[in-house]
Amino acid sequence: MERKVRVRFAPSPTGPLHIGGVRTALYNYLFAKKHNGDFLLRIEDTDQGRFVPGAEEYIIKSLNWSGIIYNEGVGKEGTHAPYRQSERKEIYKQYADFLIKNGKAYYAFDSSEELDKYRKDAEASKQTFFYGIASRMQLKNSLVLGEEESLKLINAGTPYVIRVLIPENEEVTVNDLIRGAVTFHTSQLDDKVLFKSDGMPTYHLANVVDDYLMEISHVIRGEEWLPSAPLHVLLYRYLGWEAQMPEFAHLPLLLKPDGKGKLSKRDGDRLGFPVFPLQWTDPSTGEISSGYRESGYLPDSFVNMLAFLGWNPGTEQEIFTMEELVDAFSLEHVGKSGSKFDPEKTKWFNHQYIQAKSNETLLPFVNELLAANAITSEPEKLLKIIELVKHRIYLMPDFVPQTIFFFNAPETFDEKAIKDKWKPNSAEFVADIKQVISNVSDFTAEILREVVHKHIEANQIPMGQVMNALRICIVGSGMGPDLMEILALLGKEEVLKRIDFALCTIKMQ
RNA sequence: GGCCCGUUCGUCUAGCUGGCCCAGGACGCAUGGUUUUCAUCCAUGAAAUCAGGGGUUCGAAUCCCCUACGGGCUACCA
Repeated sequence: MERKVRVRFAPSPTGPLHIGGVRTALYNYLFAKKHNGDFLLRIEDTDQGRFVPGAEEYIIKSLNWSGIIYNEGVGKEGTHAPYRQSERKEIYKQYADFLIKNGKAYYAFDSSEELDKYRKDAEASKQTFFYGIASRMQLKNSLVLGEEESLKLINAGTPYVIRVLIPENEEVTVNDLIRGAVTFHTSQLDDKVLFKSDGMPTYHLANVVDDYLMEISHVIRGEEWLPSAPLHVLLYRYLGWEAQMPEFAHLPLLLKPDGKGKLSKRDGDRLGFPVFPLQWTDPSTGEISSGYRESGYLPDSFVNMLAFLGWNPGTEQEIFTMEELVDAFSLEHVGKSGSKFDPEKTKWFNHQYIQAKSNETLLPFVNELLAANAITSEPEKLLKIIELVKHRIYLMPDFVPQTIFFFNAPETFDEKAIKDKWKPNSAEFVADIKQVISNVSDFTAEILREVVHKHIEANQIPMGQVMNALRICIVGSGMGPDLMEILALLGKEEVLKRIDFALCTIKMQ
């Protein structure tokens, strides 16, 4: 069967896209690219009540940042436009009507209040209300009212919905690319609403119609859709599209790092890691949720990490570029069980990526970070500093504490460092070193190293102690890269100044 | 409650057609080494009786059944 691969990511703009959604988009993208197919973005905004301003824009921005680029869809109108379901409103009604005409759907007039009451009553007696085979003949719909009566009600302006007529006593099998054949009995399916009283289709109808019209070949979506997959299969059948029905793949869910349940927005706040690709400000409450980008993750590391949540290449390679992911991706290697999200490993991925980046690539980011701390620097110097510290960085903002002492002289000195490393004769050692250093004219790391080592050897003083003490004076604490490199970068004048300041300040502390 | 899906180190997972697995890799953790410090890096190690119990088989993490546990769905939400 030579069918062109066309997949879609179809979020609804009810809020920011969380990482589970990004992963779904990613798998769709990888699958499409792998098979030289199309990847489309469709916005499923059929629920007007839940529409959140800015969400659609956020989704698009997030995908762009992640490098998950769709080649057809909202904002990139192709041959199947429009791609926003609210703009395709007129399309759906005719299919609902078609189903009614063919006896596969019917009008229902029960109000939400009435249905709520049925549900409550059922719950009270520990049962579940089910609009379907067993109950539909006792309810208010065209099945019991008859066509004539129903049309009269509709013409009189009575609100109505259209529901599918689930067939009795049948088995419906969904062939899932990840789970194999999954069979449902129609007695377990209810007569889902296909068309709402506000004139909009529900997900089920819109989804099937659009996937058919847009010639989607594979539906790759979250596992939460598996229970409604038989309904979708039935719909393809009823609409006469069974031959064009896409293949299904239901992805396992992303779970909370601790405890149980699927990952939610709350977990991020609670455990201190972002659940959204980009920072998001809730338009109604003003509440801000952190994003991977703003927290200092690189997009390719973010994508690499996401790819590995539920998929593996079957080899021991873990670091993949997007191109390599495309090449290695296959649905067969997607796991069946949900994955707990691991913030620690996410950091590790980022660390790997930062180390692999060239200093030039990192430069603009570091520049921006430092600018936010009122520091400006010549690129040449900054490039050297980046080279010195980048292997110590896990998140981009780490660059600030790791580089700030190159620009700002310490004003205070880390108490713990002094307690551990500052000995009674440290001041004397440092003063001697200062003397030695001040005579160096070619202030490079190599020369300094040579001179200092020579001095230490000649005077038989403990190297560790001297270096530690000097570091405290220069950096203000016991951390940082090679001291001689730091000295060279700071320059003689600054170094001598810092030593003088440290010597009199530490004495007073 | 009903239906469906799942269950290998703390976590992500390899293991797909049974023997090469008294289970491999990675994160994290521990120890040691490198280093003038903190990190990095390197090495080593602890860590899963393959959810439990029954089968099938010469042989099962791998096949079958049951149980337990976890998850999803059960809206005029997607």
